[in-house]
Amino acid sequence: MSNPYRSHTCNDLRATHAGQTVRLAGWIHNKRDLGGVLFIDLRDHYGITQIVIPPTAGFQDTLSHLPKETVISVHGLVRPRPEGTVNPNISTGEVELDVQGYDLLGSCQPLPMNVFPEDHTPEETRLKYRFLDLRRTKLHQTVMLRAKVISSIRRRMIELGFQEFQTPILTSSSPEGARDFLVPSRLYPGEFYALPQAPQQFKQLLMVSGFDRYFQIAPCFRDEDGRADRTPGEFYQLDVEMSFVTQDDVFAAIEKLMIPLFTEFKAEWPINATPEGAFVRIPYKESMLRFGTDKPDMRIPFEISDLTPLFAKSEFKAFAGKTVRAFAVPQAFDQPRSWFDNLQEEAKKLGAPGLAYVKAEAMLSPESTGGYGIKLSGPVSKFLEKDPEVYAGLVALIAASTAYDPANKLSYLDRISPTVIFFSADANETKAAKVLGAMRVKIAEQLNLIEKNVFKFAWIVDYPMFELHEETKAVEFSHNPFSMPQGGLEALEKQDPLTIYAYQYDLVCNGYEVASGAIRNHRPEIMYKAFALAGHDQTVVDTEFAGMINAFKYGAPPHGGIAPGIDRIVMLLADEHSIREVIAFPMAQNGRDLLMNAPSPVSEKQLKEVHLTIRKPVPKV
RNA sequence: GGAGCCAUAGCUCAAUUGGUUAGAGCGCCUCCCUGUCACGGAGGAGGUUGCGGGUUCGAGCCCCGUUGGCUCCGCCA
Repeated sequence: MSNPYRSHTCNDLRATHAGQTVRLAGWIHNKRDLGGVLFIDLRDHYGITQIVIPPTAGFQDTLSHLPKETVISVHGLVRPRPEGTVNPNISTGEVELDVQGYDLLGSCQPLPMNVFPEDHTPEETRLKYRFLDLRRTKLHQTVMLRAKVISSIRRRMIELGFQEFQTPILTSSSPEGARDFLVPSRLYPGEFYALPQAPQQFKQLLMVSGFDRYFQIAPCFRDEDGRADRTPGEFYQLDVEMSFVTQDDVFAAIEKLMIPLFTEFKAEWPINATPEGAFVRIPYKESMLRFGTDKPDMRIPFEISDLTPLFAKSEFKAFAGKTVRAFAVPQAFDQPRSWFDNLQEEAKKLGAPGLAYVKAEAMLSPESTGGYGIKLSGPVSKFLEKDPEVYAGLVALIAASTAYDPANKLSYLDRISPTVIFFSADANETKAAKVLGAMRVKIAEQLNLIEKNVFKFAWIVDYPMFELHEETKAVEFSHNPFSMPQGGLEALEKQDPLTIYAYQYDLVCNGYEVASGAIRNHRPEIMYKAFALAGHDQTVVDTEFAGMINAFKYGAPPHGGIAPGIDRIVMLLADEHSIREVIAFPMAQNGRDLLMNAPSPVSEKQLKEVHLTIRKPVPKV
């Protein structure tokens, strides 16, 4: 009846247990052999207990030679630690176990990495021996945090009136979006299932079926390459869909989830929500201008300004007639030349011709305008000084970017602190914006200007419904083809497609896209029209989205939803910068599982069963 | 598909411009030590410098290729 391995966990014993005979089981965390007495820290999931093996015990020498991470079970007498030897760092530190006997439950070979102490270890080793890495306190607790976050999300979603559903894992390939993972069919030679990129169509069908409020912690599969914040292959979404809602209703529901959730796990980090509990909303176009990205990190204290009009007729050929964006960073003023050179290289890697900058500081200029002015220096300063209009524009930018209190009657000169203005110019507006957006983050990281211990959320709204294909110049969907265009059918019929916005939105936090969603297009006639504008006729919709468009013809409610990324939420709450730190068994960046050796070849028999022959790529000569 | 960075003992790192026998800490092994908790002390084993080629009197260091990992671009409706 009693458990053969343990009567208590390694976090149970307190002074009140003194005198009891107990049994503990766990890993040998650390050993201290003092010659006479032997101390072993025994560790399990719950904690650490010090066990003591006296010299009189016949097995002391054997235990002393068991390597770290051996699994043992010990029994003995709980006793208070002698005066002055209490360890306040562990919760069981008032007591120790006087061991009377032990069982060896799992022996341990020489370790490829230390579990304790938690030395820095290359990620390759950590991924290959993930089961050891997961024993270490840091990762063990992150994985526990993830478990608690998911549990909290489930509880909160149910409290908010949502129901959890399952949807198929083996489904059909969808022509839009990322590359699919395919699963060959045994019963239907030459046909394939696809793993879902998201349960998108299923959750919409659940709304058509009248279920009203759906959620699921859903695995999503996309055959795309990894990044620091994106796993290759698979990830988890909190998939959400609601009927009879507007965009505002979806926002309100998610705000009611996210703010309490983030507060539960990081109470000490402020969240930039209104007193009513709403996140700021930023239109997509505005975000691209102010931050050069649609996932702005608003912890960075400087923003981008548009200087295009200033240079419209400039003689400075590098800027003239192009989209010119700029930001000022006072903290960069004292950086060495090599630092600026390095930034140039970074900008070039992003496809920019370079990164123009000019140093600016206040000066007394008795000769010219009114006794003060801005002195410019640096590689392009002479081009910028020449044009009075450009010069005035830069002065305005500097004044605006320099922190000062307007009520304080400081002189103009005092308000201007030395600063550096960085420029990006490109004939392509998007490219000019994106390059400077990337440099904004890079510079803020390098100069340590990103505000710490804070969550800055924003809704990015009003995504364009359509955009021009870069090469063909054809109109195509810019995001989700299932989104409802703002203005409905009338907008599609009368407006220039490129001016139509979609009810499509992202939630961003600290520079990460944490959720993406839309109010869906549930009206077949609007769907056909939207696809027609993107160059697809009705048969394309009817064949490729047959299940959904068909359902919409039998009474579909207006509906919309969103899908927050679970991995990224945990990443933010764990204050980690690599998504692999919040996943128990992540793949390496190249999509390989170093622990399980996936992907791996399969037998000829297995291939035959699913009617496949392998066509290997021809090696390059 | 492309670019950059990294690879030295089981692990973390060192090794001046290319120059003697490639070092240290942790871990491991042996021994000493009865109150430690990152215990302490003495000694020892452990290396084809990821792999293949090249330059050189001489390569851990320079060059080319390759493998693996990371970061980024493309990709991510």
